[in-house]
Amino acid sequence: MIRTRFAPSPTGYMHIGNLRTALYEYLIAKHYGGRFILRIEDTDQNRWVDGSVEAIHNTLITAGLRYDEGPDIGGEYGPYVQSRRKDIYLKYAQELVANGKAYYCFCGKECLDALTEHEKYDRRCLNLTAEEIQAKLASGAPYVIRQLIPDGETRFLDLVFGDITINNDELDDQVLIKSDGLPTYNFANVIDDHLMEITHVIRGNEYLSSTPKYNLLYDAFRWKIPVYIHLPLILNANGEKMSKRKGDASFEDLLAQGFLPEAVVNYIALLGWSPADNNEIFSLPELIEQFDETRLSKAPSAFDTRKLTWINGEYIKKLAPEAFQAMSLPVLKSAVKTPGIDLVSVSEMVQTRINFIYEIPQLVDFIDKLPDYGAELYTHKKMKTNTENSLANLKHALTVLYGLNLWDLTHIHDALAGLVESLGIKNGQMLWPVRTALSGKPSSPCGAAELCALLGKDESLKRIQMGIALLESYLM
RNA sequence: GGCCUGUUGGUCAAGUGGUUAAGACACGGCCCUCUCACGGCUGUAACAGGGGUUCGAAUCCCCUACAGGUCACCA
Repeated sequence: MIRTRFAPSPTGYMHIGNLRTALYEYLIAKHYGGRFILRIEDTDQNRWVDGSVEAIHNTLITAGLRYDEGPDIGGEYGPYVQSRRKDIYLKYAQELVANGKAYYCFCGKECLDALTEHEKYDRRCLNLTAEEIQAKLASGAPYVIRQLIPDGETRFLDLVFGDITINNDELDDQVLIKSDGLPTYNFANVIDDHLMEITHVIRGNEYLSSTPKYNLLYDAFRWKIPVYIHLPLILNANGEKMSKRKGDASFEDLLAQGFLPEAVVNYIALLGWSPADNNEIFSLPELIEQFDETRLSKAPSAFDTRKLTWINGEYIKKLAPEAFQAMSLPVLKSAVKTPGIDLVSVSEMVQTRINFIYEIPQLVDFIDKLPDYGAELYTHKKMKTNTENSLANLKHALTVLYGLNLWDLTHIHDALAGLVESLGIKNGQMLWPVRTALSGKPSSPCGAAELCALLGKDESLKRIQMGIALLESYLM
């Protein structure tokens, strides 16, 4: 059974890189029928931000990444918050001390400060006798527990980056238990991953260099080393690491900007991973099915809002009409106050024309109020229209539409088509002026006949008359 | 600075010794069309640089450059 875990610290900000890490952890677990676990790493009390556990929960759920075990839902490997596991870690550190693989260190700030910048700890406390240690412990002197790093080299295999070997000289005797009694991140991480039977450790590339430290710990305990999968970074559009400080968007920010959660998840799945075929639009179940950890890439990738925007548009377009209405109707209701407008059909018109829901109002603003527009709008080279023939054709349209008793799309359409035929003109020469008079805009979400049907007979005729008046005064 | 890692069009990316070096976004053009979109077709554009190895290198090796990560009682 594959078990993966998402282990954020509660610092209050879920950036896109974190979310993608969680996504991949979720996908790998689910692809193989395994379990996805949420664990909060709060061994640094100073960095705790209130409410961040809720924020993490909400983000994961909104993104569709339902975890199987976690702080709020429990599980058989709990607790899932490290501060509540405090007692566990000390015991394991002491076990290492008893085996000669770790030692107490009483060095305070002053003796550590004596070390120059890139110098390793000089192991002076390793020489303490058992009596000296007992005495210091009994006196209540603050201490840490350090792991004694053996000579030699440490080698590990990462599924993405391959075989990596480093010389143990590079490593300091790492602190396992801090003087406040809490474990360091690295130590707690190894203990918990082991105890929670995590099989695949999936995390950001920034942990690649510290992986040997983890393995040295697994070795000291003679525990099975998990499969490592390190993920390349996600950069912002300037090629820099994303951060809140630089104004880069978090998942929540993106949702606030109008991106759909499914679209964001879909997009970030593609940042650092590619499917075997050329498809790019995936639902979460499809991602679960197709995700393959061997197709992860090593190179960092830049977050491209334009592509996300395209994906968002794709999601909007493929929404069933009813699902789209659930989003569009509330917006339309507040954007269109004119009574009697068929908002469901407006919703349909607008669906293929937007990438964001918030773009709807500007597309339909002409319904309530005909915008002020200039006569030059009637001149369109490709439609072969100018102010003169527009005026003439508008007059014809007015007459025919005025006489139309049945005001529905079919009849309006037929009436205008008949007019085009009897006048022997091109479609656009009739339809462009009518469309223009009705919308007052260079573009509209539908054509002339649909606009007539939408606005109703009275309003349509009124707007055509206004167009005629505008052109007459312009040509005078 | 030491160590580790990375580098295919503007962006995401396929590619694992022989390809006309895919595809997507963006951008341009054409078609469809009463506008704008949608849809369809199409164009511009890439193997960081230099040495090897090989009949043959984007793919293997070395050097250089650039970028990132890491060297905490942070995670």
